[in-house]
Amino acid sequence: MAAQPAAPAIDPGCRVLGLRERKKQRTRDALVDAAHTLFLDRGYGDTTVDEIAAAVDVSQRTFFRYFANKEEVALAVMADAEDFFIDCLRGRPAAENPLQAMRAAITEAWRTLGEGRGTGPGGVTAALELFELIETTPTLLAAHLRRTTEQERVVAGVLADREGLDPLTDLRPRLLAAVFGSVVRISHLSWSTDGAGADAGPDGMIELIERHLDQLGPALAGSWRA
Amino acid sequence: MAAQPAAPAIDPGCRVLGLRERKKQRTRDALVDAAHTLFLDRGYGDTTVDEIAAAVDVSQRTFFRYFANKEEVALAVMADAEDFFIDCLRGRPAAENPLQAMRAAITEAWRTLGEGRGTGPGGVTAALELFELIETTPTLLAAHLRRTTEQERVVAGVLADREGLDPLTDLRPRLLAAVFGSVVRISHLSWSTDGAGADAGPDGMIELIERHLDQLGPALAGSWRA
DNA sequence: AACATTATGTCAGCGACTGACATTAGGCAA
DNA sequence: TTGCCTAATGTCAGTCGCTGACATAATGTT
Repeated sequence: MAAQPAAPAIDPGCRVLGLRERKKQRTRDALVDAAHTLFLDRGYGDTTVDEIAAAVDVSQRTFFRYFANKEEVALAVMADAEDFFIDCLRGRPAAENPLQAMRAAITEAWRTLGEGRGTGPGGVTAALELFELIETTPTLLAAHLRRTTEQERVVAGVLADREGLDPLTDLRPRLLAAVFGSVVRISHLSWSTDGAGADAGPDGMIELIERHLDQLGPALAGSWRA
Repeated sequence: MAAQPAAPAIDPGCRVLGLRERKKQRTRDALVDAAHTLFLDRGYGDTTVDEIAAAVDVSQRTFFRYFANKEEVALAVMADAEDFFIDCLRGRPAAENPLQAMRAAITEAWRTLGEGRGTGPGGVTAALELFELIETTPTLLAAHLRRTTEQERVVAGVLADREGLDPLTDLRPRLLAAVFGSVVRISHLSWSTDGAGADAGPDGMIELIERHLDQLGPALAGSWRA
């Protein structure tokens, strides 16, 4: 408890990952990749878990040891991206106010994720296809919204931490998290359905989010007749 | 095609509903009721569709002719309430600005729904139990969020209509609808989890929503340090 | 009373998911 | 290397949500 269990002179942890872990990571990635391809090809509902598993040469049972359900494999990359956003948010300097920090964090996240992998899995073009798939697949949309909502709770916690507030007493953290979540979702929608005059890169996404954030005030203002 | 098919002198439509329709309505209500009871008793996941159908003495196949899936029967009353809210919103005078209209509509909806049926199905106590069930059941929460999101699109359309805007060009209708949806959802959460200092009646719910709406400005404000 | 319509029941089947148990393979020590 | 422990995988059987196809019964109409 006091000290770490005696470690060999050459820390085995320095070998980034054991063969076992690396193999697991590989099959997991392969599953996500195969699923992604199949879903985009013949649609989510018309793709069976057996087919995904077969594509990676793995039993169905193994698939369900990696993913709790069929939706999870489809939303895996989204989930990772959201986790990354939260990391970015945690890293923002305390000097920024809440809204500034959120804005900066999401810009940072999109910029980073967009770097180097414009195409290919996890890339921006793949993201666009994924958004459309989610939006047009009721089951996926439902699961995605749930995930998003869970993340908002985490975000609210981070915000409350930054400001030294009790998230149960003060309503602002949860509210800002939820409102920001809505803005991001609507932006994703605009990005995938109508081009909305934005270019297809991460910069286009960032611009869209900024545009929507800028409209928050006007939308909540008393009258819309300018 | 040009005129309605010749109708008897005494309009048959005046008989509110034929025997057939009444019967259908009764079994539908019975299914919702039985499902509600079973879900609250042994939980959503541990209740099978067969059990619900059996409780109403109907085949499983018939159940699925009334509801597309297991979630739908659980969320039926919520769906009706949301539809009613939209009706209220449509009925608000054009003089009110968008936010005012939304505020007034939801107050009106809760007041009306709360009248007369404090207990019993569709009543306020039942609503509280339902909120908790939804919030603690991942599958239900996902389905509920999806429903809610669909409704937001409708609400945005109504708002755009009121103001004579194109909902594709102007971002404000969708934004306000989404933000309002978030406020309502968070209020529901507060209402069911922590009492949040509100009483259990519809008035308590209304008060909670008002409190959250009042905090929207502060939450979006630059600094939270007052 | 005969007919058209529509709700319901029955049956067979697919696909998502789970628990239990056997088997294999990676990590580690003697 | 050998052998053991543990963790990953495969196999199997079974439950449950859900659907299409067809038969039957109830209802409404002429």
